[in-house]
Amino acid sequence: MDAHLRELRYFVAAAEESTVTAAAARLFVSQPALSKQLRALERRLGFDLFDRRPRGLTLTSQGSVLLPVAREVLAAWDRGYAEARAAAHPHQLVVGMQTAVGRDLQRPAVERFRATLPGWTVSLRLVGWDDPTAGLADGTSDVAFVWLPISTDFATRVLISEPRWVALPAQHPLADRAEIPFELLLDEPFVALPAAAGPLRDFWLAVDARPGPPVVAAEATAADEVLELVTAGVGIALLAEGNTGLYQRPGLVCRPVPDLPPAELAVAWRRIDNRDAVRAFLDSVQP
Amino acid sequence: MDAHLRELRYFVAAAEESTVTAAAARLFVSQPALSKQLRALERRLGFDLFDRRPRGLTLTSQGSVLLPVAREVLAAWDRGYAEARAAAHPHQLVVGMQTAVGRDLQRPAVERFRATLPGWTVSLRLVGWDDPTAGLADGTSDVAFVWLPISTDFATRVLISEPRWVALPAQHPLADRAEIPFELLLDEPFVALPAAAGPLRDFWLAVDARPGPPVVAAEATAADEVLELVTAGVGIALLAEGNTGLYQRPGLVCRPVPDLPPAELAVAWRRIDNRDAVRAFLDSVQP
DNA sequence: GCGCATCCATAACCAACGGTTATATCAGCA
DNA sequence: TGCTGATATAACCGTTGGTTATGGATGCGC
Repeated sequence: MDAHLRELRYFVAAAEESTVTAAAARLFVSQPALSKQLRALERRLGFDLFDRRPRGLTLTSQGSVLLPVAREVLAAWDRGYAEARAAAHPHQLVVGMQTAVGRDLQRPAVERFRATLPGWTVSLRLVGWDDPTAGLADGTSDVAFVWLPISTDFATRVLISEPRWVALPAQHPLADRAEIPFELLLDEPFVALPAAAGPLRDFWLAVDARPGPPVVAAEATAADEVLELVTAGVGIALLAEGNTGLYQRPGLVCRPVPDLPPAELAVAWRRIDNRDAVRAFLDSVQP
Repeated sequence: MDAHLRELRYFVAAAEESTVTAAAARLFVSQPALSKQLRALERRLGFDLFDRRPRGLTLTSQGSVLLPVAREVLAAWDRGYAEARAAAHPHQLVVGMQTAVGRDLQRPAVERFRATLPGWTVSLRLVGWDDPTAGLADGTSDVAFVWLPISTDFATRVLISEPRWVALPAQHPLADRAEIPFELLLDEPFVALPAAAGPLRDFWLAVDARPGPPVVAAEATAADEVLELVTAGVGIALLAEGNTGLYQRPGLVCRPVPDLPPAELAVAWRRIDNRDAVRAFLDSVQP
């Protein structure tokens, strides 16, 4: 009986969340899809993995035997796949970035890294916000500059903490103010990150600072897209102070939102990845 | 990037056979299917696993990194799956059998086993000839009575060595003879085991004793089926001497074929499986 | 004890996948 | 030059994996 590794991820997620619904949300698939997949897996395995109880799932005895196996299989595969990919470009370190980092962090880091490990090259990889790990999760990058929060599968070191600002179309009624308390933005339509961005989406919608759910007017997977939509008047968006200068354009104004907790930019790496090159790069990054 | 475990088996088989065609034959799929699967896997992985050369395949550097990983993943899964299945029926040993063993081997073995391990139960599983390992390969049995030859993944101990006979319809021109040299059967149509039986099919067609390829009139996956077809005059079939008594029926005669090497009945188990219960059962089996 | 909320399963549908057979292509070799 | 042995492509088809919409069972609050 062969399974798809995806099915094993589904199984592990369901076991960890202990409800199908929660696991489906975490995996970004619909609840019926996950339900069907788990049923089909159990049918093909020939035994049940879960007892379905009114308040969620509990593992059967076979399920608890198979769970560590599934974890082991997935870990072995993820590690091996990353290794194989690295074999294509030996002595190359891939640095993932969610947005143009700017702030003169990345340039000196690369310089110091190359001085430390002269045989190595550094490749920069710019990814959309649909991958909040900037390629760390799927192994397409080795280290990454990311905005927090990020999955705890990755280790991080905070580099910069910046106040959050809001980007508005120039003709917006609030555009005249020098700064804008978040309270005034509660009912504004927002341009949000895609659902795949996970907790990061909520962070840039400032969900924690709201009494109710946000109004999402549109979704965008890259910075330019966001600002385009804001300029067009579709919605407004939060951004980090340091990015306000980077993304200036006519018809767009940025204003501080003083009462929101700051955004944190961090360097992140896979917790289990302790290669010298990764360590060397981390040492090269200075706040 | 998630793969199907089946794809990893395909990859390993192709790497071991070093041609797609040979691997496809070993896997019992068509050559284009395997070719497409390997191509698709490479496309999704983002790198090539093989260099295609006129005389077959060679591994790329990434391929050679991934090969041991694939083996490790498959081994971990196979082991874990078997463990989980065993968890459903703790203290139960599943004995696979290709045909009714008879010969009073299995009954005393089970008795001795139950005397040795009183807490255990033994479950007998009869499988068709489309699985020449009688369930050992897919973990649905723990030990098995099988006819040799069998894959070297399994350890075996020969129990009985018996001359091969031939089963003929009663009205067959050769049915009068007391014994029939194989030479006289060379051009006869045979009822064969299915292709999935692998080397065992060849053994019961006595391919080694032929100058050319056999004539296969039909395929059958169980003993009753074979004898039905023989009685109906569709073809003839070889069988072990000890089975001639077991399968007597009107319209069917069995005659020795003196010049064929004997058939060997063995007890087999997974080489890596050294559980006490397995060992105890093996000790209980006496030739 | 009766709605009600919560969670899982099923239905109906659709795109993508994995297999088949038949055929094209390509390198090496007599 | 044409044959052989290998892989890739084409056309086709049943199955799988996803979606949305809906049904059904089980605790819980009032």
